[in-house]
Amino acid sequence: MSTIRDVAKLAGVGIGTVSRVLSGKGSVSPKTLRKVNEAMESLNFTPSSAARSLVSKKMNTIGIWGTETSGEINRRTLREMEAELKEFEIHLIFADGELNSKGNPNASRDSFDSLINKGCDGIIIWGTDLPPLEILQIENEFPNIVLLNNQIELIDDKCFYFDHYQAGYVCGQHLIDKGHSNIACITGWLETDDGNQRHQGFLAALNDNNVNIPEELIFEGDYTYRKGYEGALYLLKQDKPFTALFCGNDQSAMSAIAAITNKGLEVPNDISVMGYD
Amino acid sequence: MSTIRDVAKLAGVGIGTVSRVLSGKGSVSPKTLRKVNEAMESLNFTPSSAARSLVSKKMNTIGIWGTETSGEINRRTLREMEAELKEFEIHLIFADGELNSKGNPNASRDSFDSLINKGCDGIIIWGTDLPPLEILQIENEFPNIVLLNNQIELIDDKCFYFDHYQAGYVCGQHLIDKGHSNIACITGWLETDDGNQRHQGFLAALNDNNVNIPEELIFEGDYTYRKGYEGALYLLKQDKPFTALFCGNDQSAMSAIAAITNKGLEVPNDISVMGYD
DNA sequence: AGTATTATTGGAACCGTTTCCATTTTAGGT
DNA sequence: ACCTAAAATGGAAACGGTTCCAATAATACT
Repeated sequence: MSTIRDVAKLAGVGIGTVSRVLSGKGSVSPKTLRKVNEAMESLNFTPSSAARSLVSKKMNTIGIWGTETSGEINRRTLREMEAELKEFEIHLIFADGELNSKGNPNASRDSFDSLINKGCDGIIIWGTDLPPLEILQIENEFPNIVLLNNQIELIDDKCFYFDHYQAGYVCGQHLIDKGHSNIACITGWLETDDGNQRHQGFLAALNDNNVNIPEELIFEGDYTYRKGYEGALYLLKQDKPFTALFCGNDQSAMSAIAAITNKGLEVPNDISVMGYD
Repeated sequence: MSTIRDVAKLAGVGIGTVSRVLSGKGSVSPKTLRKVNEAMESLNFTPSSAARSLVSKKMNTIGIWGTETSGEINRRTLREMEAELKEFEIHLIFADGELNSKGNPNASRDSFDSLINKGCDGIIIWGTDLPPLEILQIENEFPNIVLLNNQIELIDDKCFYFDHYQAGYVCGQHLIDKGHSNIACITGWLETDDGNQRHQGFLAALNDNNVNIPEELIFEGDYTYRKGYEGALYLLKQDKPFTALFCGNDQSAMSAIAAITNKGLEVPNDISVMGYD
């Protein structure tokens, strides 16, 4: 592998000049530029990223910690990250908390630390696998972190997550805007934060529009197909007609549609169904 | 961030000694060892991986190029790689050929080169997205590559792939060993190499055991559920009884079982079904 | 005690860049 | 042709480790 000095020698210039050509900063005469480029070409020169990192104190690397890196949707998110970072010549390095976890209680922390030791310029913590307290502790000694799909009040400016409350609100508002006033609902899994938030947002929209939703038309689901199906049957059995149904996620919306259809009703002619996820 | 010199000064030793402690190579007296460790501890010292890479000429990084990094199975493979490499403190860096491909015909090669420029010690090319000729060309100037799920004769020693022929053979042998002599078959997608190979292997096993399989009991599938179902119905309709059915992949095996069951037969009592994937 | 080994130690040199400044060239103005 | 401002250039120093060797300390042996 050739170095910047080899290039300089071949081109008959100083190393500073080669560096200037490399970075594009500082002035270089056209003639010199050509000579240096030719030399780099013929030597097949590639600058050492290690040497660059050493002096620039930047690794051009971002770590991703988390167990949620599989799955089609997440994979698409990853792709977008890669594409965005590509422009800055920054690469992603993965560490997976689940690895080697057998018998090692600190496995997740260890794999996280491996990213720090590697010298990552920043680290994305994806998901809620790390206890909040541990994250705060980490953030204290290594501030360059960002949370994805996770929310911790104290470092909210470093958290990126879906605003499920707002989403629920928008869904409710949309159904009302479409003219519905008798609306039913199969909630998401209310024991989870996000399930609860989207439900609260939905209710808030109804409330702000003075639309009433009777207890009987609220069915507590849990994100599963099964509960979606059961829920729709339950709602249809109540003595309260409704023209729209909001479901806490897509799975329950799909099975709700199946249930409604099986009962001989048409979607969306008889009942409009909305799912959010 | 503190350096090895800071540690040396605080511990009252030379930098060589600190380096020796760090690497565990060379002799260090117990007393000195303790002093140095304390100094490292109190300074929160972490060796710079950039500096290490510069002198060792190793980045401790392996690149993965390919578009097949999603999907549950592939993700599991990735996990295993990570786990294995963790022991050597080697990390994985991803580059995705599909990125930014709009309008840029060299996108895949560019993303590959970005791994080389990054200084990866080696690169795994996953899948068949890169033309063989291009791979050979790459291998010529950057020999540290390995192909996964891809086979190129000229560099077979760097290729890791399933031996579908052997797999098909083993499947056939197994059915025969279990006492079957009337065997039917729903092939995989014969237009693909691997589909063809597993079929040939299967036939070879029958042939080597002098087991005959009539034309009518070979149904050409294409890996889909649909063809598996159709195929099973077709085979059952023939006037050739069989006690075992080999399917070119799992999907067609599953739907074949469904078809057989729907026809009132029992699996495996009436017919044994085997799938490979 | 005196000498030969072996263990331990310090630090210069080096890895391949970037940064910075002193120096040399070139261009511009009269 | 001469002087000045601007452009172009070369290379020492620094980044933070590892390697290697000479020097010193400790131990063993006669």
